[in-house]
Amino acid sequence: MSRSTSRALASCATPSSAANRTTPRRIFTVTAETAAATDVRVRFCPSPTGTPHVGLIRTALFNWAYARHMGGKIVFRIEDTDAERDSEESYLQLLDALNWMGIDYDEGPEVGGPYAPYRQSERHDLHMDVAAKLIEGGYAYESFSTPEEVEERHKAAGRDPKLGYDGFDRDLTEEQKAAYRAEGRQPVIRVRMPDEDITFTDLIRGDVTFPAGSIPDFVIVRGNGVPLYTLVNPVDDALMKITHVLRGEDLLSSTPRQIALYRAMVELGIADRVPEFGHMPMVTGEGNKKLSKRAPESNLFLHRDRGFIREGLLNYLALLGWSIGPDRDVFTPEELVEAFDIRDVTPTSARFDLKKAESINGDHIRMLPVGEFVSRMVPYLHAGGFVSSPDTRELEPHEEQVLAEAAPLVQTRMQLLGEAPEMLGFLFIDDHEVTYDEKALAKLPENAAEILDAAATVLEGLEDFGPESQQEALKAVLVEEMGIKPRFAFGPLRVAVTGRQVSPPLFESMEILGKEHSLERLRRLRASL
RNA sequence: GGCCCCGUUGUGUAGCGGCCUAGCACGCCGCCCUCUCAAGGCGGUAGCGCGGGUUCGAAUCCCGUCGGGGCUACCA
Repeated sequence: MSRSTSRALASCATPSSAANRTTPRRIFTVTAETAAATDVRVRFCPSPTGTPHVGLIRTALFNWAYARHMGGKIVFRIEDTDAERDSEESYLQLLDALNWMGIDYDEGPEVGGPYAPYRQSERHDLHMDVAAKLIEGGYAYESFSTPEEVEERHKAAGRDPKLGYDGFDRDLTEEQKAAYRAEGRQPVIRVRMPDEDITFTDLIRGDVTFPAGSIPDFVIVRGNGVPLYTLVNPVDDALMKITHVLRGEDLLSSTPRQIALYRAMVELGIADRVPEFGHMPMVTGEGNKKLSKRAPESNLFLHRDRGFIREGLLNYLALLGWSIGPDRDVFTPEELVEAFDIRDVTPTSARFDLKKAESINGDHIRMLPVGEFVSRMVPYLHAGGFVSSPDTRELEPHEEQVLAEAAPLVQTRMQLLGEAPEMLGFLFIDDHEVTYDEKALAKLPENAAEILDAAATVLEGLEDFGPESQQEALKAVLVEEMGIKPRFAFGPLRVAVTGRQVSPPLFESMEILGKEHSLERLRRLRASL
């Protein structure tokens, strides 16, 4: 049973405890999970600018998890209303990111749906139609003031010039408007903010109130007739019947404007109701600032390239502001869906911690069935030039064989799939191609040559080249007979065979390589000393 | 400046008035295991921003304060 479910049950069983809560979160839990469960409609609506940011994907993830948990629908909508910054490439990357993360959606540009189109640039007429109705109903008006004029008026009146728009054009007569037009001015359209406090109950933060007068009338359509995010976002949410708006905290302060617009749309019969809002905490980087788009760790694809697997990154991202329970933090995507409730998300911003992310990823790598582990690893080995194909099914038989034997040896030794080439590369190269890590060479004991000679002799005489047999024989001679400590005795062999200080277990590695190749490598390092 | 949000170890969190001399995880340190490195096991390090209340009792409720963050565009 999920935590939130048990909470809801607890609330039902003891209504007094729910009633005593000052915030309505728990009370809401009862209604949401009983009455409106199947009606949930959330959306993920990025603007296609730049490459996918981990914070953005976390937003997508929580929307997805909530929709799937509630048995609702998730809509993918593209907010491409800024021709200056939007790009098709970015759009394609968004699709790639979602697909890779396994975040699927019920309605969207590629799949269609009852409220198509799902690219805002194709919904222009819809938006303008609403804008016209808003003006007609007196909820919005044409505004001719330039920013400079507004600032001048504030200064002249002794007010702070940073106050924002002053409502000057609210009640212009037709004659005045005509006069402005005659001057060649192109009006913007502004929404008339109601003169009352706006309060809403944030699903994550509880009640939030914005005082009357603290938000100026805002622009919804540019002077050139192009509608802005401030209009299209709430309009499309209303038209697409979105019930829960779950987004980043950076949009918290635009919520009162959206609510004002929503209330107008409800009165005009355009919207059914004002949706629920939930503002997720920011993902921060160094210095507690919003994780910059410039910071490398903000780039989802960089993580993928380094060898994060979908399950691992998804798990880590979900941990940014949410937890599955008091004593656990590794879970599958399915377990996330099962347990996730937007009301359990913390309001506190969370720092992106690569170390923890990698650790979680390592846990997920270990959870993979070996075969799966191999097929996820192969593209990285291929990129490193060690195997012939990125596709497991197209591997040479011998490559397949080596991987089948070697994979279990390294599965607990990797946190990122990108470590595969350095970990396993030595198994796919010719003996003469082995290069030695400088530090590994530096650490070789004085008598490395002697050790290598002795080891070669021992191994040469082995009938059974299995790891136990190797170990037994080598130990008898190197450790017991020659009196060398194990770590010094086997170090040189490891360097000879793998070129590195750190590697999969030595004896198993030599077994995979085979006796002849192993011996050749021992002799080769010996010769170079 | 204005408005809003947030404040538990270095980091992410658990905590919903007594179960808290604050749990878990990552990190870091040490030990065990051991052919290296991991994994695994064991142990350690470090925290309720501060000040007032309320209460028999507060990390938990209230007020204030300080600190951090976000927004403040004809970007989204």
